[in-house]
Parts: sequence; structure tokens; C-alpha cells
Amino acid sequence: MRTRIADCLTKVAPGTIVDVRGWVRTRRESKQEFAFIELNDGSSFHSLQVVADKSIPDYETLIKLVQTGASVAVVGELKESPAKGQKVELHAQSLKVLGQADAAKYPLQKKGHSFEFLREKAHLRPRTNTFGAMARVRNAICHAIHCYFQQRGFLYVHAPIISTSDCEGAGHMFQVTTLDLAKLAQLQQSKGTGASPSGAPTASMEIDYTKDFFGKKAGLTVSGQLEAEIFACSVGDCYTFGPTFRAENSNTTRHLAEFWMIEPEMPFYELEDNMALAEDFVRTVIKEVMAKCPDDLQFFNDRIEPTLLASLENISGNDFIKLTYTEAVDILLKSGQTFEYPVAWGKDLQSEHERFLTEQHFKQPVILTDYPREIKSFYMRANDDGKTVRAMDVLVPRIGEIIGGSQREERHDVLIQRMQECGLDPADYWWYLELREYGTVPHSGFGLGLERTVQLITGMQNIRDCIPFPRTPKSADF
RNA sequence: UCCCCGAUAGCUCAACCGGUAGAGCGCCGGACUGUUAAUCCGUAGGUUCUUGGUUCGAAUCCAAGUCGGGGAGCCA
Repeated sequence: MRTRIADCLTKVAPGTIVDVRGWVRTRRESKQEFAFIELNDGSSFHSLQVVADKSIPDYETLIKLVQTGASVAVVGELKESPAKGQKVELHAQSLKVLGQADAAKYPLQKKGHSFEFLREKAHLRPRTNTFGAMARVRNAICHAIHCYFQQRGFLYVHAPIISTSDCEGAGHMFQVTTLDLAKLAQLQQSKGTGASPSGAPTASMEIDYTKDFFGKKAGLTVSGQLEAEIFACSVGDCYTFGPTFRAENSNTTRHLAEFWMIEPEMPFYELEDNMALAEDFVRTVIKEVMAKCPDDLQFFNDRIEPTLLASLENISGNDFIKLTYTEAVDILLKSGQTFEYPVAWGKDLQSEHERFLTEQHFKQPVILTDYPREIKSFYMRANDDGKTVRAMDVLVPRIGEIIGGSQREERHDVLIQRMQECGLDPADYWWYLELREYGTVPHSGFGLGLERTVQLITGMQNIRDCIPFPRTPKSADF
């Protein structure tokens, strides 16, 4: 029966015979016929030091095969280690090489690698310290998120991945179709209409979507919010947690074409309740991950981001700053800072403005509320001043926006008016409007980007290193 | 999509004014060692991203493209 290395290092009593399996990180060989093998199975940040000597059957042959990247099974006695660096070590009685790894070809060396290089080795990078730690922290974050909502009676609702409402408004959609595009292009060409000289279809080409799989144009979801509202207005507090897709040509350290989003939606919540939940949620998740993954976070603090632990303590231990967009604009105008983009009421805040607020002025997470209605979505509840809506953005140092949310417009007539203002056809949102027609209630919700949370908690700079297999423009391997 | 930068050994990078390619690490071999990113000595390892251009001569200059990085926008 296999024992996990995490258990060997923490739970198993010295003197116990254990069977351990994993991948070789390094081997330090002595000519005096023994060797140290650094073995990692992913269960812990730390590896287990295996001491192997010539008492092992076939030692001379086997030890040559124990190279970085090889998989091995070791049975032996767990003993207290006489040397520094580890409390316990495994004295091998038998050694079996399960799978060799040619050291001349194995891409992962004993030295550090650039993240750019490791992204090209996404099938092997979880075997590194950094990406093993990222995987465990990411898992702990997801677990903490589910626990947080489950303990508070929220229902986990599965929003659809495929959506035919072309108008969710949160970004450009990836199209989902079973139409034969090559055949359509060919048809178009043979008709001699609507094709450019290169043969590429042009805008004049009209597709008959009634022939498509769903009978209408379909795409991958950009948000589960509208569907979550349906359940909030029926079964009560709920949340979605699933993949989200944006076909934007975004090339930044904080955007992915495929990412995971958590979207809680609560009936009878006004904006203040929404803010309180968002803050408590973020702070609680950080605390739980700090408690669950101390070794991994210590590594990130030591090797990736030296201010990480201090900033997590700061975020989890202090109230978020809450202020309105208008107050934020005042602070920015009076700051004396010269910004590349000028600050003016009515314009959306730029990254540099948000960073100034969170990193220099307050040095803490900030919740901004009540943005100008012109720069926010139709579904956000209009304030009585006629100028602003009940929006909220949670901004954190280093990352920027980690949560976007709002109180939703629950008044039927106002919602229709807002749709028209935003150039949307209310007919497309008939079911969304019916929620306001039949038993409407005040309600609120927000969206938390999972990968941005991973960025925040690990200190990793690039969001492409916060998801196992990142999808970005021109990149969707593995 | 826009702006800037980059692409040279397995990896990280160097190569001055255009003159025929170099280091560290890794691998391999040796020495040494309760070692732990071990250390020391040595060997091997190159279509300088692609295509075209300028030139007696291009890693180096020019153009286009591809990919990568940083910033911006879009946002989570």
C-alpha cells in the first residue's frame, strides 16, 4: 500500500516501513556506493530524501537509471535524518524504476527555468516546485470557495456553457457551430458572391443559422450571471463556479480566453450587503488557504514575491476601504500625481488610477461603488441621482480588479429604459425581463475571477501561470 | 487591436563600428563528498526564428512574416 510523501513527512512515525512512489527530482551519488534520491509525488511541496546503498538488490544497475524525471517505487524504513535539511528520510530496502527518463533529453533540469519556457512544457511543468505549489494552492482556493458558500446555505448552480443569448454584453463570444465552414466557404465561392479574392468569406455572406445545431447562433458563455439571477429569484442565495470564455484579443498578464469565474447571486441583497459579502468572502478564502498551504505560500514568498505573506496578512486582517467612484475621482484629482491618462468624472478609471489607489494611496484593497451609468452595464440598478448606478469593483494591489458586481435593476420599466439607452433590444431579454414582471425582488451579485485570485494568493505575475493549461490568443496547446 | 522590446548550444544569456560563434548552468566522463540548486577537472554540443534584400562578406543593417515578453484597451 502506497504512502503519500506528505504523510511520510508529517504523520508517519519513524521506524515504519513504507512504500513510496514518485518522480525523481535529483540524485546525488557517492562513489562510496550509496546515493541520495530526492523524491516528489506532488502531495507536498517538500520532497522525501531517499538513502539508497549497495545493500539494495542490483544497486549498481538500478542507481544509474534513477535520473531526474524518472518514476520510482521505494520500500524502506522511515528514519530520523542525521543531517540538516529534513527531519526524516527513507532508507531504501528495495528500489524499482517504474519509468526511466533520459537525462540528456528530459527538459526539466535541476536548475530554475523561465516561466516562458515552462509554458511550452505544460505537460511537465506541474512537476516543478512552482507549478506543483500553484496546483495545490489553486485547489485549496477552490475548496475554500465551495466551503464558504456551502456553509452559508448557498446553492451551487450550474450555468450553461453554451449560450444562445448573443447579448450578455460582457465580451466577444466564441462561436459554437456544427456547420461545415469549409463547405460554406466553397459554396460561397462557387456562387461568386461575397467572397474576397483570397477566398475568405466576407461580411456580406449570410449564414442560415436555422440549419445550425441549435437552430440559432450559439456561443460559449461569457458569464453565468443572468442564469444565476433566475435561481437567486427562486431558490435563494446561489453561486455558479465554472469556465467562462471571452474571445477578446487580450494580451496581458491578467487576461485569459478561458478562465474560471465564481458568480454568487443573492435575493434581497442591496449593494451594501453585496459589498460586505464580497469582502468577507475574499478575506475568508485567503485565511483558509494560508492555513492549509503554509509550505507552498512560504515558497512563493521566498522565491516569487517577497511581499506576498505580508500582503495576504494585510488583506485578510483589515477592512477594505469603501468609497464611491466620485470620491475616488476627487482623491485622484487632488493627488498631485501626473497620470498618463487624465482623470475626469464620467470617464472610466484606468489601470494606473486603480493602482494608485490600492498600491500608493490606501495600500489596501478598495471597493469602489456608484459608477457613472454611461460606463456600466444595463443591468446595474440606477441611482436616484440619475447619473450613477449601484456598481461595485473590488480592487486589490498588484492585480487590480478581482471582483466586479452590482445591485441588479429590479424595476421593470427602468430596466427597459436602460436597455434602450445601451442600444439593446428588450425582446432579446424577454425572460430576463419576466423576472421583473413576476414577483421581482431587489437582488445583487458579483463575479470573482479564479485565476486572478490565484495570482493574488501566489504572487505569480502572469495569469498564464495560474491555470494548468492557459488559453490565450494564438495559444491553446495541450 | 495599439505602443515598446526580444528570438544565438538542452536552458539562461554574451558576441564592440558588418569580418566566419562564446560563457555559465545542464548532459556525458573523471575526482571528491551524509549529500541536499553540492563542489572541482575535462569532453561533446550551433541551419544564430523564417523568407527576401543590401554587401566582397550578415548573428549583426533593411523589409515582411511568425512566435514570445512588457505596457495599454476590453474585463474577471
